[in-house]
Amino acid sequence: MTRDEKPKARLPRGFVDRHPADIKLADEMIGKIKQVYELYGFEPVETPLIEYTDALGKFLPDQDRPNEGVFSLQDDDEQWMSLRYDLTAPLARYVAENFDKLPKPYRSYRVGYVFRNEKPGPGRFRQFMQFDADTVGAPTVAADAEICMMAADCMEALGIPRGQYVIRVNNRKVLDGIMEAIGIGGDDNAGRRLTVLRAIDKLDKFGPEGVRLLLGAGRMDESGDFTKGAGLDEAQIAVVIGFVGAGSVDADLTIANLRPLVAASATGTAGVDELAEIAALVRAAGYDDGRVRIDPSVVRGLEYYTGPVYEAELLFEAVNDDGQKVRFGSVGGGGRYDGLVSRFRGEPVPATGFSVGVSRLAAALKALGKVEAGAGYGPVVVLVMDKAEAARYQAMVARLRAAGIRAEMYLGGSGMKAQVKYADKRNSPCVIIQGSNERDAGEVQIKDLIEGARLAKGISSNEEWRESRPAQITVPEADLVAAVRDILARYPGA
RNA sequence: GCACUCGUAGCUCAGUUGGUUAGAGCGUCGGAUUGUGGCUCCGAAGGUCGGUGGUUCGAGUCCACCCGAGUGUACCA
Repeated sequence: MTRDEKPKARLPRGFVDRHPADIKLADEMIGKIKQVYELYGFEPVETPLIEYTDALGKFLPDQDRPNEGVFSLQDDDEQWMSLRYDLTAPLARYVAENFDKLPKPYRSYRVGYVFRNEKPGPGRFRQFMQFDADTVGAPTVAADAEICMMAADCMEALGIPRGQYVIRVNNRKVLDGIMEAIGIGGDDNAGRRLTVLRAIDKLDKFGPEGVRLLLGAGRMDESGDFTKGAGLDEAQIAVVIGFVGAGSVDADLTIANLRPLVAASATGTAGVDELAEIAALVRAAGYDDGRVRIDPSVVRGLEYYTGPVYEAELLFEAVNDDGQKVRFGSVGGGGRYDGLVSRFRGEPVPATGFSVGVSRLAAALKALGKVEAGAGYGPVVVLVMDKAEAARYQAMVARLRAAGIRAEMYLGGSGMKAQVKYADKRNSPCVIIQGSNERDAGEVQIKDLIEGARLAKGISSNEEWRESRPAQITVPEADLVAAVRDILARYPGA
């Protein structure tokens, strides 16, 4: 098969290019989150994008092939490697590999891209950025409580006002207890429990009625596609629905509601005890004012969590480009994963952590108007009026740069009009003009493009526009730097 | 994966019951303006009508299959 056609310049599905404004926003967000994590005593570590697939634990069950959800490739020695799909599994590998060197508990944070090979959707990409903090080797729920409070601090550091977000906390042991209570504990009901958990997880999407359908016979979606339910009977459904609705703004009340529901289950009771302990720690620190809340409907990650689970949710709605209301929902989450490091080692290694979805949060912050969308000003552009004088223009650029002013000489091949347009597109604050007239007089002209654009609104005739040369000054060449500095001073950030 | 909807210029879209050479607006580039962003005017570039096959004297239009996209749903470590 030959490839005589030109390749199409196109982005792979589910991936995005980032523009200067996006990069600036993400960098600022990362800086703010980093400050919070460091304030709490976490330290950075970086692991590669690729791990051996078995270290990630993503081989298909009973097969010698990686899970389809991860991007995988085979090394020249036939070993399977995969792009990381989260930052937790690589951390577990890192900790297990460096166990003796690391202080325990080990408090670490990591930021970077992760990859998921699944169908992209609005706000869902195959490459996105996460920013995690984890505590490894801390068995008590004090570590979990701390991470919840730190998550709340992150939200506020990012400019999300108190009351417009909530960190919701639940415990997998309580969920397990409920399963036991309705008689679907035990190995032979594992599949059914999964269906029930998934149904609970859909509460914010479908509401209580939708969950009720999914717990029973099943649910038909808008396109007519049918989702098979868990097949619970009315009594079982009532217990689950009651459990999901047991949450209250008052943590004591929530816990009192939960206790009788799992009274018959030792696991469930242990889970409620843990929630009570977290609630007490949260209250002692003053975070029980709506920032951190016990909520039985949080399910979160169906596989490796073993205890407390948490989710950061945005509570406000925004309007997207098409005028539709959008709820951002979950922008981060985490929980306790006591089994993940011990997978590599004989001994148990408790761990808990939290992950911020930077990419999704960035979209939310834009909608909230918390960040300006612009990419800022461009450099000062020195126009090339006379190609033979390039050295002279380059010398001006050097003077500006030596003074700490971002500047460049126009390097294209077009005429003056195109050069000014170029500077305009770069959002340059001003351009430097020196033709033969100015050169002979030992002068330069400086055109303030921002002020010029403002003045242009009052000019309608082409002659006037050209003759008046709005916002343009002439200064001795020796005063170039000082004059540019004066103009830049008018525009903060230029 | 399943279901529904949709593919015409870079973007948004027209295109008559199937009928000559497939159009418009916006954007891009050039000119009017030897050396000035905007406005205005003039001009140009840009399309295998998603692909393949079929029906027909004739297909952007009708049919089949394929590919791609969007939305919902499933999965989501």
